Amino acid sequence: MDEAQRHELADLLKALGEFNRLSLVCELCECETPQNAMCLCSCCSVDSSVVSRHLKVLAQEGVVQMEKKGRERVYSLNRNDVANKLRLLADQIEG
Amino acid sequence: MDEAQRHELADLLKALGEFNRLSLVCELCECETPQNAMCLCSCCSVDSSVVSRHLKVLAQEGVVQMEKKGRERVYSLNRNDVANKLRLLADQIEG
DNA sequence: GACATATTTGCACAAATACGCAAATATCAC
DNA sequence: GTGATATTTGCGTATTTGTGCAAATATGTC
Repeated sequence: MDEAQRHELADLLKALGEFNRLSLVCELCECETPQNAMCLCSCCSVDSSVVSRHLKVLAQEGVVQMEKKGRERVYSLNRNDVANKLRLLADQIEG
Repeated sequence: MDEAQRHELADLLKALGEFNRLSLVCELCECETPQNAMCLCSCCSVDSSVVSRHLKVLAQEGVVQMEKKGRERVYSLNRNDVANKLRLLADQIEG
């Protein structure tokens, strides 16, 4: 793994490595359909602006995908992408 | 996954989600035998005190294991533990 | 248009974090 | 013991980060 890939992976892990963000991801895990921020807000007791920022970070790192839906913006997990990246790291670590 | 487990997992991901720490882990990936801090130091251009602190974080999170060896302390990856935790998260995310 | 709802953004602030340097500590070799 | 090597710790600092609040923006309904 070269330096650029390591940087990218570290950014992904950092995005997942914050409690409220991980809680958002776990919440989205349970959802079959994309959810808006207000709904996701319920899983972590922070201001909606904070949720908005966390979701932005997760979107930047490709963890979640955003879709405009009227006045809402609904988010869904990029399940395969994230899972594959985690498994790739797991494989490399296990050697 | 309950709140305590989420906290623990977030801490692990945070430990892995810093570039220099991830570099240390990747360096240890390549090593068959446990390595001391001086050797690991070469993979990330920071002070040895910084490497020491990073290794301490990784040890606290169970990523690496430390063993005293004379005046050195040698570190090795807890390969299976870390890999399994990452795969568990991957599985949950993939649903 | 007015109003409500959903989300983002600007701002300030406190806490966490990564860092380098120097000193302290530990352990080896002599 | 002295000196060399490996590591940790204390301290100061600059940066990042998570947060809440209020204002701004966007889009729906009436």
